[in-house]
Amino acid sequence: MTSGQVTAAARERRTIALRDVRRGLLVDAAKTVFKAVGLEGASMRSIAAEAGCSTGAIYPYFQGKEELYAAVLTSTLEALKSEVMDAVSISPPHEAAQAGLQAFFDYYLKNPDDLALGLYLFGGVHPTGLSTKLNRPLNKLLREIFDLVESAFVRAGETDPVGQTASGMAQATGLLILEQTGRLRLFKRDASDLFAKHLKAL
Amino acid sequence: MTSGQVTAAARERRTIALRDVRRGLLVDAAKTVFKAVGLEGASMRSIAAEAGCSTGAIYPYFQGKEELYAAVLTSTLEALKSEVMDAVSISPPHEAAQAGLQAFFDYYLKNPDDLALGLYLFGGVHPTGLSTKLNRPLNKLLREIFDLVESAFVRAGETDPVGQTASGMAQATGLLILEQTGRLRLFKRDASDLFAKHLKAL
Amino acid sequence: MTSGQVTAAARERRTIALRDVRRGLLVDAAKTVFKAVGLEGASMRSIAAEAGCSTGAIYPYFQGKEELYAAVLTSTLEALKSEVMDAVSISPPHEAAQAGLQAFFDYYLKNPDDLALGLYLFGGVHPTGLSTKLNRPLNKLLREIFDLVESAFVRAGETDPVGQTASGMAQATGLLILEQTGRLRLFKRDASDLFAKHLKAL
Amino acid sequence: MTSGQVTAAARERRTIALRDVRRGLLVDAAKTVFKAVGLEGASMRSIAAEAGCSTGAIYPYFQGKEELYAAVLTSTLEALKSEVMDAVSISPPHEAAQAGLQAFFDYYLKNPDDLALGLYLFGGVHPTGLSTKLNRPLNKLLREIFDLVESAFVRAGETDPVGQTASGMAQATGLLILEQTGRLRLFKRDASDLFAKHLKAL
DNA sequence: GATGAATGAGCTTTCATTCAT
DNA sequence: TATGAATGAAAGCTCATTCAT
Repeated sequence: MTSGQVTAAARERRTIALRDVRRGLLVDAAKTVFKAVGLEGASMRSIAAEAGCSTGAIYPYFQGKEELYAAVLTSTLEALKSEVMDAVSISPPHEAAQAGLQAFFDYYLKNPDDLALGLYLFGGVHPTGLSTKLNRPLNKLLREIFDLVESAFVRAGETDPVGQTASGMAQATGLLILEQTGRLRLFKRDASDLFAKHLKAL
Repeated sequence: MTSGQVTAAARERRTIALRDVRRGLLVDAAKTVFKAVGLEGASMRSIAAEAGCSTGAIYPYFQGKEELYAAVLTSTLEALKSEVMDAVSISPPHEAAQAGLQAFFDYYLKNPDDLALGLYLFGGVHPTGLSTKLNRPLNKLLREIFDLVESAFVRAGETDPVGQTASGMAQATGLLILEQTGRLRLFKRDASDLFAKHLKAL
Repeated sequence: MTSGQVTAAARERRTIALRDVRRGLLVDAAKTVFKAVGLEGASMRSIAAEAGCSTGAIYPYFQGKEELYAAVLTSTLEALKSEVMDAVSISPPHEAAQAGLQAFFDYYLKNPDDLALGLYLFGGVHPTGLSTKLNRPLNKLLREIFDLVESAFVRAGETDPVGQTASGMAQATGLLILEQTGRLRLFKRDASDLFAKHLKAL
Repeated sequence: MTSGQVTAAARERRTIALRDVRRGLLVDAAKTVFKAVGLEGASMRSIAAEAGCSTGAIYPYFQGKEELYAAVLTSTLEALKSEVMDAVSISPPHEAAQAGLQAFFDYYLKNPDDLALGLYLFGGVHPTGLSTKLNRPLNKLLREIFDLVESAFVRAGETDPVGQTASGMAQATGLLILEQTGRLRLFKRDASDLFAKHLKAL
């Protein structure tokens, strides 16, 4: 039976939980707006509107637009990681690595905006100061995703697991970009088919 | 012997030549600024400053920022095409295709900003109206570059020349992007080595 | 006795009241500037300066210059309507209509810039899209002013109340414009005298 | 028989004639553009384009936009004067004045843009310095037009010829403006009918 | 914490006009 | 005189961010 007292600890837990919920709502809103109009096209006002709050209400949760962008990216990478994790665990051992790469490819095929979003880091302006602090956790997350595939290759006894992983990721990334920029149409080829070929050749 | 008369035709030639020079100067200035601060970060003011003229002086030559961007992109693609053309022509027949792919890869390795620049088409917002008109000639140019490699594969008797070209381009693109976004460092692998491996496996 | 609580409703009332005050200040500032330098000569910057705020501060209240202009016009038409209303109500029945027309004439005689302002609708370019939306409420207001005079003519048993009203308004408008453009000086005649004559002849 | 010599006088005549032709072409072009997009909407570039010459080529003939505008106005007033002159001369004496007023009304009914153009003087910005110099010859021309009607009234033995003329012009102007601003539609009345009534009542 | 008004610098673009050719 | 490139100031408007309430 509880004491009926609200302990300080309980209150803090509640506060933190609420914070996380509100942060999550903002990240979702930002993701929606970023996907719709791009990183530079998204104004804090429009993100706030999407989230159903005022502009000023964003700043207690995020220092600014860039931090919001980092949070969005983190969220998409976590979704990606979860899919890759499923893929490499469920499959029979020697096919796990391929399934992992396929999961990586499929995720971005289904969520093309997520890839575009991820590349702002690359194509966009580089106010390097902030971006570095922002980049570290993203790289960590990505490293974890790569590791999932890499260790599958290791378990499968592959001679160059690192190279195979890197090469597969590169092929996926390249195909997806060519596809989404409409360059692959120049070949009248399908990204999925070409990626399947790549995997078979491994 | 000349008559000493300035003919109308001569004057027009001079005018056109001057126009082209000035256009070229503006394209160079824009390229510099775009590379330094990105497409959205570049202001017409800063491009004008780089070119040593006033903002208003840009508009007789380019309708706006997007047209300037298209001109920059065209110029880099033409440089790329020229390098690929050299590669596929000089090499002995059965190695020409590989040399073409290598030239493609090397160009962007040496000019990393050019790749970033090309991907704004992808990452940015797409005010599709203008972008379509802008995209067509760029696609044509790119198609010509792809063709150079493709026909080398054809001459070499390759069974799937289109697929080989697409796959090679994708691998190059993917590796370069992973490299330039610092993702490849996570593998402690070198883009050039990985690309060499890909070519060898063809 | 009040509870000392600030209710949500009370706060909202206050917010709305403040909004209206600020809107009003902006309309006044805009009217001042429009009268001084004309519609096209007035810059948002100068209006903001007159209102004692920054340019950006205007936009939460008015979508742009045209909306600001519409608000100014509405405000002058409301002032005009109020004067005409007084005139037609106070006078003895059979003179009410004439008093209404006289009030119309006098208003613009005393506020010549208001007439000029109203005619931008006529002389300027018509980016009809917005202007239509802007025009409707203005026409409604004007129609109400006309109605005041018209029904006075009806009450007075006039045979052609609509024609009399239209004719009187046209005479007033024409005289005021000729006066204000300095064309009436060519006749060495006074607008007021001529209008008095017109009324007498009714 | 001519001497075959080109005399200095003849050459000068030719030069002046050419000048006038070119001036006339520019005035026509300006009128077209002013009517299409308004005074402020018309750029010197667009006027030059309409006239088939370069921007710089306007300035030897006109000091600037305002002078060009004055020339356009002069040209329309001359056309108006010519029509009024025809009207007052052809008609039988006692109807001449009314015909003159009718001609004034009809001219602007057929050329609504000309009225709008004339009112920029009124509604527009007033850089009074230049406008005064510009205004004098226009007033002179207008005075001549008024005189045509006025003397017809005199010849007809009218007791107040000046007042009748002024009143008729005012009625015409007022009706035309109410018509063209769409205000007359509020009365569901036709400008022509109302003006006919006014003339009959004279 | 939330609000939303305010800032003020920033943007792209247009303009009348000048002037070397 | 004609050209048309260039100027440079201005325009309307938007933005991320701050801050009094």
